[in-house]
Amino acid sequence: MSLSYAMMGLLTYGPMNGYNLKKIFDKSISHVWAASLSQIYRELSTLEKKGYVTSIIQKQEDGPDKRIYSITDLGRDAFQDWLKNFPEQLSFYQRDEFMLRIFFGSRLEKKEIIKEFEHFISQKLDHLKTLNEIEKTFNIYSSEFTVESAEKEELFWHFTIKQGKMTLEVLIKWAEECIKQLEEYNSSKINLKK
Amino acid sequence: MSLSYAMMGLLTYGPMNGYNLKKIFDKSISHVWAASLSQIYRELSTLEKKGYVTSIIQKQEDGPDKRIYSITDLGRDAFQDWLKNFPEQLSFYQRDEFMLRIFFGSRLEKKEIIKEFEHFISQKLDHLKTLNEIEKTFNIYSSEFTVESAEKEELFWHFTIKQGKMTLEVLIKWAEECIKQLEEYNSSKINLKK
DNA sequence: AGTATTTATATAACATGTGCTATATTATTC
DNA sequence: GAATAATATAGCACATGTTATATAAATACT
Repeated sequence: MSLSYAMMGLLTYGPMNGYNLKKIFDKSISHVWAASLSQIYRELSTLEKKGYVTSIIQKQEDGPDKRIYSITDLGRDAFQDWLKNFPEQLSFYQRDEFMLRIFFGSRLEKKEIIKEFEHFISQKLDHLKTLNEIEKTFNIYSSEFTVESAEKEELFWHFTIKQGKMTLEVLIKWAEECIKQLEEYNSSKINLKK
Repeated sequence: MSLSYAMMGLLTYGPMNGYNLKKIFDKSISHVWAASLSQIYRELSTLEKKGYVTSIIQKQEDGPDKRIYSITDLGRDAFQDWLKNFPEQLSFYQRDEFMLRIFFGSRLEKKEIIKEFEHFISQKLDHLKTLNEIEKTFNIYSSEFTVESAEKEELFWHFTIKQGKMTLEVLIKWAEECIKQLEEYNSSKINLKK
């Protein structure tokens, strides 16, 4: 599945232990593919069993031992294969709890619903901030890693951030329009009926 | 989980068998919460065990028997409870395979990547069409069902469609911008380096 | 007319991905 | 001395995907 390729993709930048991989995840592709720590550890041992990564234990004086994972040639090939073979039908799980609640929004009082839209907006604004922070760290990473062409690499990273930002912005705009419509609907309703 | 509430929500419009529920799903909330047929059947029996729905077998001359499900008062309450209790932290699974591939897009040839962006755009255009078709059927459903206030109900349905449309439109715009940037990047690159 | 495919309808079994939680060790910080 | 960060592993539950199976009517194909 995709998680393993996300992980192998990151391991192409260099060897890492699970804990660090999780941190890189959060600072890079978490807005595109999220992963929990336990998921990462679990998947790393699966990948090792498959021969896509190998690991060595690194003793440490300060703190517990680290298990450092490196991608193998087999893993590199598997990753590249995955990347080359774009599926015709991109799987997209349409599962959005907020939208489901909005679908049945007429069963709640207008005040309640408006509050939820506002809540939604504030969460999206928070998310926007997070994306901006992630974006700031990109240049650090691209200079840290030994990347053939850091500039090109960064271009694509920015594409994903841009997608996140544009989507969030349009969602905020949508929610604001919904609120406006709800307020208008309410008052016209009062005039027309009761 | 949310699937059960989506199903119960639809069952508040009237009794239905699993097969028909799936069809309604596809014509209403599938763009918000997708469900497969087997998932629906499975969940219906779970809901029955919990006492949220009841079922009767309806014999048929033309075709196999139907099992018609109705929501119980208990189910109605559970649904309303769920709806009222908006979670502070809206769970959002950020898992988008396309974006993941784009993140590692520098590992592919520019031609390949541009093709994929175009592929992406055409899929989003298809999806837009689907949303438009779903939207057209809304007035049919709201008149078919015995809904206290069909007009208000429809307002929220349109909100969800609007969200889908606005998101799709911005994604198309984003992809177009990416293609443009890639083409520009390529030519400037050629001028500067080789 | 006879066969094959599709639609309508329902159930069950197995696998997989993920979430959540508990556990354990060591170093640092409060 | 308690809490948190760094580091790793394991187990259970659950949601979903996939596939197989079954029956009956309708439609399409040969």
